[in-house]
Amino acid sequence: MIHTKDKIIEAAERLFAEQGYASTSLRQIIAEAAVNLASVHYHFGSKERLLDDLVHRKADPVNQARLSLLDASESKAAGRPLSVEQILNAFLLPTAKAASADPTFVRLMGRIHAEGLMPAIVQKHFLPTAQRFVSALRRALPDLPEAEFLWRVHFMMGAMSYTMCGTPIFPAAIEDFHSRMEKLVRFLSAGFRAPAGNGEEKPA
Amino acid sequence: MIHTKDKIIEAAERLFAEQGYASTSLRQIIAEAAVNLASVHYHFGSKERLLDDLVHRKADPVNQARLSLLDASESKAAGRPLSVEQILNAFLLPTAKAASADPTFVRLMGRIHAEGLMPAIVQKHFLPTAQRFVSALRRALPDLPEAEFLWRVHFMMGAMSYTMCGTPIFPAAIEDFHSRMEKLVRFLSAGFRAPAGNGEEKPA
DNA sequence: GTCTATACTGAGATAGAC
DNA sequence: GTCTATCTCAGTATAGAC
Repeated sequence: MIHTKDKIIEAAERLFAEQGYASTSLRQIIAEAAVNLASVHYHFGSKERLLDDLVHRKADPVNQARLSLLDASESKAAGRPLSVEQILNAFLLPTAKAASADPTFVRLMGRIHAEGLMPAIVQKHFLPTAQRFVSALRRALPDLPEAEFLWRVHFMMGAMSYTMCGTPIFPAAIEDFHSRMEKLVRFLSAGFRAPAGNGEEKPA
Repeated sequence: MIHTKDKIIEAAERLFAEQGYASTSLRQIIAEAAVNLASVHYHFGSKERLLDDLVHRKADPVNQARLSLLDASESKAAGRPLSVEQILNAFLLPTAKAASADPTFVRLMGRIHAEGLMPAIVQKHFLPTAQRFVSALRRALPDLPEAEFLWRVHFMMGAMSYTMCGTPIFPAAIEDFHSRMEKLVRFLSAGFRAPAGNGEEKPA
């Protein structure tokens, strides 16, 4: 038998990914893990910190892989701006890789974004990485007016988080995660390269 | 002084839109509305049915406007398929209109989608309308392989719901909702028209 | 028909014994 | 480190006043 802490983490990850954070009670988790209720608070402090710990363990390595890929692409480009596709691939390929190794994990990540209001966790674990990618995208799209660019980043984040959740309302083909990410890259890079509107700022 | 039911609805709409459904307690709502706790269950039956009633009152007229615009475009086209832009505009212009008349409403709609698991409400109030628009999009994009098409619809729904929530993580220009919707249409229609991948089915 | 008072169950959190 | 007991607050249900 393994440590109490690990049993809690294991049960929590599965239940959070399946049912969402809010809908999962600590009492459900401790029943699955066969541990005592108070042990959750002893090891993690609170339900929210349990989620934070989970995200820390699972998302940080993926974010590291994302940044490594981006670094590699950038040093290969030797100062020239990357293509939108290269940047999006650097972000999404580690996601696909993690998803095939551990399918529950990506659903959990999607839920964390989609379920909305845990801004603290999102900021803490995703913002630093996200900012590097946004900067790279900005360099790849120098002619896009700023407001247009920022909203497109926003649209992208919506599409990504929704997609990672994994359960489409319309029954789409259940296929390997990798080709889903490829579809997403095609869709998003075309969106980013769309001509800007002429309303507010004009492209250079 | 107005009816208890209206006071509850008013308070609930604002609080749900601001804090989300799960994070808003009935006791908060009744405090704001200055009514008794049990009156919520007398008039609505449960917290979930209160939300359902709210969505019914607010979203159904918008969905009607969406379908009217789509109908108008389709009869003007006289059998020819609509453009992706026309279809997306028919969906998003009523959203923008509703948003300028009642800013809290659209945030609530965004939350309902984003906050994830209230599939019953989403199905009941959005699926019928959504299906008409998906069919129209399918006719506008006859050459897109089915899997590619369905996932692009999925990406679109993610971008839309995320956008309606209204609070971007990256500080984007706060501007009128209408030009935000125009940006979204440009982004999404370019995404829909991106070349498909060559992996699975070939375009006609 | 409406509204109030109150009680019930289950959630997260905490204190203290072991 | 772990467990029991308990606290507060959530959503819900009902009995009864007007």
